[in-house]
Amino acid sequence: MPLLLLKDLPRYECLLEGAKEFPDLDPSACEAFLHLLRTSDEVFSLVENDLAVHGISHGRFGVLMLLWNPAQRRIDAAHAAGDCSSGPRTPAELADAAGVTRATMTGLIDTLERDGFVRREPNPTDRRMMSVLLTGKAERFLVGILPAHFKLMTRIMAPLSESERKTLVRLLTKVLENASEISVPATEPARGPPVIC
Amino acid sequence: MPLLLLKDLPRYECLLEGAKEFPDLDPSACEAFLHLLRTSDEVFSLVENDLAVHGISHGRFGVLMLLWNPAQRRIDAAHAAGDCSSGPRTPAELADAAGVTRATMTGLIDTLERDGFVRREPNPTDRRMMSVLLTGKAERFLVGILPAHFKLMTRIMAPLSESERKTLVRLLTKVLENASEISVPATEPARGPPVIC
DNA sequence: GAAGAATGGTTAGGAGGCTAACTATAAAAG
DNA sequence: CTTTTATAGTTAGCCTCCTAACCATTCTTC
Repeated sequence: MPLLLLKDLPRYECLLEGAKEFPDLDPSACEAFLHLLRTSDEVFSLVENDLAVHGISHGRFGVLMLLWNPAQRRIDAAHAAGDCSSGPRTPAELADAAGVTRATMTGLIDTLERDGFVRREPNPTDRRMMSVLLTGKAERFLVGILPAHFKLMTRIMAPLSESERKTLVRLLTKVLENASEISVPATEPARGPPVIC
Repeated sequence: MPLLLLKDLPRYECLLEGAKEFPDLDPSACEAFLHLLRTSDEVFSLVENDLAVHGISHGRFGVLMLLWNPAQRRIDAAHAAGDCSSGPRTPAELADAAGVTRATMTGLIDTLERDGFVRREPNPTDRRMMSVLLTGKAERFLVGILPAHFKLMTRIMAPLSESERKTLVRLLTKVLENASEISVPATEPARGPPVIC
C-alpha cells in the first residue's frame, strides 16, 4: 500500500468551501483527482495483498510478467516475420518497460535471482550487458497464480458494464495523455504505439 | 513514483490473445484495470515530483493537510454546535485518516518535527496519548504552495469536461465501493458517510 | 589507434511503506 | 485492590523505490 491518501474523501461542499479561500481550487477537478488516486490506491493494495499471499511483491511480479512470454512457443514462427518481439531481456530494457530506474531493477533482479525465479547470463557479444532469463520455477509459478490474478481483476471491475468500462478507459486515456504531456514538455513529435506483444 | 507498472499498456488484441490461453482473463476488465493503475501512477508521480520541488513528500504533505484546518477561525463558532470537528490530532487518528499504520505515522511525524512543521505535546489527561500540533512555519508553507498544487490538479484534469468529470467520479466510486467490499468482507452493515469537514 | 564521450550495470545511502515486538498507561475483571 | 486485558506510541528490521556516484566496456572522434 504505497500511497498515503485521505481514506475518507472530502465532501463536495468542503471543496466548494475551500474554493472560496483558494481561487485556484477547481472543485470538480479536485474531486476527480482525489477519486482517481483514492480508487487506484484501494485497487492496488487489493492486488498487492493478493500477490503477497503467494509471497511475491507487485514489483517482482511485474518483472516476471515482462520476462514471461506466453507466445514463446509461437515465437519461432513469428521470429522471421519480426512482428512480435520476444520482450525485454536486459536489465535496462526491463527498467524502461516497467518504468523504474536501473538501480531499482538491479534490486528486483537480485531478489528474484535469490529466490530462483530468474538467472543472469553475461551477453557474449557486449560484455557490459546481461541477459535476464526466466527459470522453469518462475513459469510454473506464473501459470499457477495467474488465473486467480485475472479473476481478481474481473471481480474488481465487475460493477462496471462493458460500455462503462469503455467510457472509463476513454476518460482515463485522456487524463494519461495529458499527464504525460505535462511531465515531458512535448519535445518529441509523439512516438509510435506500444509494441509489446 | 511508488508503483511498478508496464509503461506501455498492452494492446487490446494481446489481451484477447491472452484470454484464449487463460479463460479467467476478462479483456475489458483487464484493460480498465490496467488503465486505472497506469493513469493514476502517472498522475501521482506528477504531483509527487511537484511537491518534491518544495522539499516535501506526498506522505508528509498529507499529514500537514490533515492537521491544517482552514476553518480553524470558524471553529470557535461551530464548536458549540459540534458540526465540525477540528480534525485529527493524535498520531492514531492521523494514521487512521491517512490510511497508514501507526508505525508509519510515527516516522512521518518524526521527520515533520525534525523539520519544524509540527510539534508533539503530551496529553495531560491520558498520558499514553500525544497531541500533534502544526507550527506557524507549516501554515505559512501550506498557504505558499497550495495555489500551485491546486493549479496542477486543475491542469491534470483539464482535458475532461464537467460532465466527463462527473462520469469519471461516478465510475470510480462504483469501483472503489466494490473494492472496499472485497477487502473488508462485508461484516459491518455499511457505515455512515465521511464526516471530514 | 588513443582520448574522450556514451552506455550498461552495480553500489551506497536515503526515504517511506509494512509487520511484529516492545513499553507505558489506562480500563476491566476478579 | 490486584490481575488481566486493551490501547497509544515507539522501535527494529525488511522491502521497494529513489538519486548520485562508481566501474567496466563500447562507441566516437580526431
